[in-house]
Amino acid sequence: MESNASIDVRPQLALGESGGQPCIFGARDDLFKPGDPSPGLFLITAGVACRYSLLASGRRQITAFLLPGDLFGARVFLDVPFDHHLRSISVLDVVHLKRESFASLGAAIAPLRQRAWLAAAQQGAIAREWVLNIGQRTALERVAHLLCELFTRLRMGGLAIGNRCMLPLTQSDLADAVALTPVHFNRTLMDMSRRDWVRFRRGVLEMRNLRALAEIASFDPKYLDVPGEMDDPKQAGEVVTRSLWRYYGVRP
Amino acid sequence: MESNASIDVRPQLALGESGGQPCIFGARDDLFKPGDPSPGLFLITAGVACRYSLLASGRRQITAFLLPGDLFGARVFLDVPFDHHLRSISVLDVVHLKRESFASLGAAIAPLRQRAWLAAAQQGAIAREWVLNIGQRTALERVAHLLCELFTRLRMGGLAIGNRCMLPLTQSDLADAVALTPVHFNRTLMDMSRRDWVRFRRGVLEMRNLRALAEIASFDPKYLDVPGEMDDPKQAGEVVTRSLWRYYGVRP
DNA sequence: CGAACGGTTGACTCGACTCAAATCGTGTGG
DNA sequence: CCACACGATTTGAGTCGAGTCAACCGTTCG
Repeated sequence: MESNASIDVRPQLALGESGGQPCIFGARDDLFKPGDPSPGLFLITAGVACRYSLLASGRRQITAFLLPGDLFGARVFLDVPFDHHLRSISVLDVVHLKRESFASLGAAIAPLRQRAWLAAAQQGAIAREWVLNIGQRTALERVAHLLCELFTRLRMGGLAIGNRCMLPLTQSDLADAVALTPVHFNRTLMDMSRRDWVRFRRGVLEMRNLRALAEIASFDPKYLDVPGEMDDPKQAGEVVTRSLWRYYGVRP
Repeated sequence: MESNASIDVRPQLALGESGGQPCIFGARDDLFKPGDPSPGLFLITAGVACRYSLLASGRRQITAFLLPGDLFGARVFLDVPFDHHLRSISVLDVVHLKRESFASLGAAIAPLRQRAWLAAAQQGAIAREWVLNIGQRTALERVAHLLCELFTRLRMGGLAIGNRCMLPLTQSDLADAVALTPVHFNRTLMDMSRRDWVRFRRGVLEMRNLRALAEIASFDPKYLDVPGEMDDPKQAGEVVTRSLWRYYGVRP
């Protein structure tokens, strides 16, 4: 079969070298809403964003969290507008490659396009896992599974320090992702805290008993494995640095 | 931006001309299970398949239905094994393009690869919609939404006749897709039947009040729109013919 | 005929939701 | 510096939608 060797696995570099523009969005800012065309590719370098949909009842479902290292906007290649909202949760640093600049890149967009499909494939796998999670698991299992996923993804990106990571989300955000009310999410989290499995305070997640959490959630990280997702250590370090700087408000 | 004009929008032809092999699977046959590598690309020409996952508790969640015209197996391009089960529900006619034959195709796989990403993108959008559906809607809304989706997808593929379509699924299959127990799914379907909104008997779905169903489910088909998904009428006709022949057991 | 499976219905249970209120933390204006 | 406002979190009490368990019906098929 055809080799994947030609795929550039370092989107940071690829987007930067291809003329991507670093830019910043404020917290809780709707970047796109349904009907908006995608203006290009975005790579998150620091912060957290989400995809969400609203129902007439006013209820919100978050359908994806986008973390540092994640790529979004692949719809630009399909000429299909967004069918959901895309919003920053924390302050968000991205690198933006405008669709207008695609033409001038010529054949050089091929690896970027490939990289975007890869990201879309991983996000599709995560969405299917969320269907399973929300559909079949109890509140305790659901919350444990989400925390395992987020922690694992952040760790894969080099964003965990030991069993802790920055996670600038509110309990309401997390509740909307696992389809629980904030009240019941809190009860569930309290339950897990009392068992000393996790601690989640002021945007810092501490996985105090990852084994127990993964066990109860039947968390199997295989669905997160997409080759080419890992960045090289130097890159990852850069992301960590920027993230910490952003989250703490201090340049370390 | 780069034009999509070079993308082959007729996978039937593309797969056939590229040396795809027509083949048939029996009903309720597991084609792949977690850990299996993808042996290539598949296009469904007749019948229904699904993706599903099992939990230790024995509960099953269907995460996708694959209908005639749908493409699967794009993982072959990622070198990532399946993380879920893929199973035929009815008898399934597919065209299979083996991964071994990719090399000999040279640059000719490019449009196929593109087509596979497109299909994956649509399936990702559907998965996100299912997260919303299962997470936030009541049983009645959920069932209505699923039926609207399936009917719309079949109609887009030319597989509906008026307000009816063949849908060779059991209530248990549908229940596993919307994360309801078969018992409660049945109650819900009975409720909708009594209102004369749908009729679903022996694999035939009749949407007797599509407006009411779409209304209660807040069904908006935009998420199904992916350019290049529509086949030309001749192709669609061929699919219809084969599907009917298969479902009815008669060559019309 | 009888087994097996899908579908239908009833009675009861329970997990998560709703409504409501109290607490905590942080930022802000006086 | 303190008083206050606001958002986020925490807890209590009562309700309800969907699950569970169980029985029964109707077809199909060996």
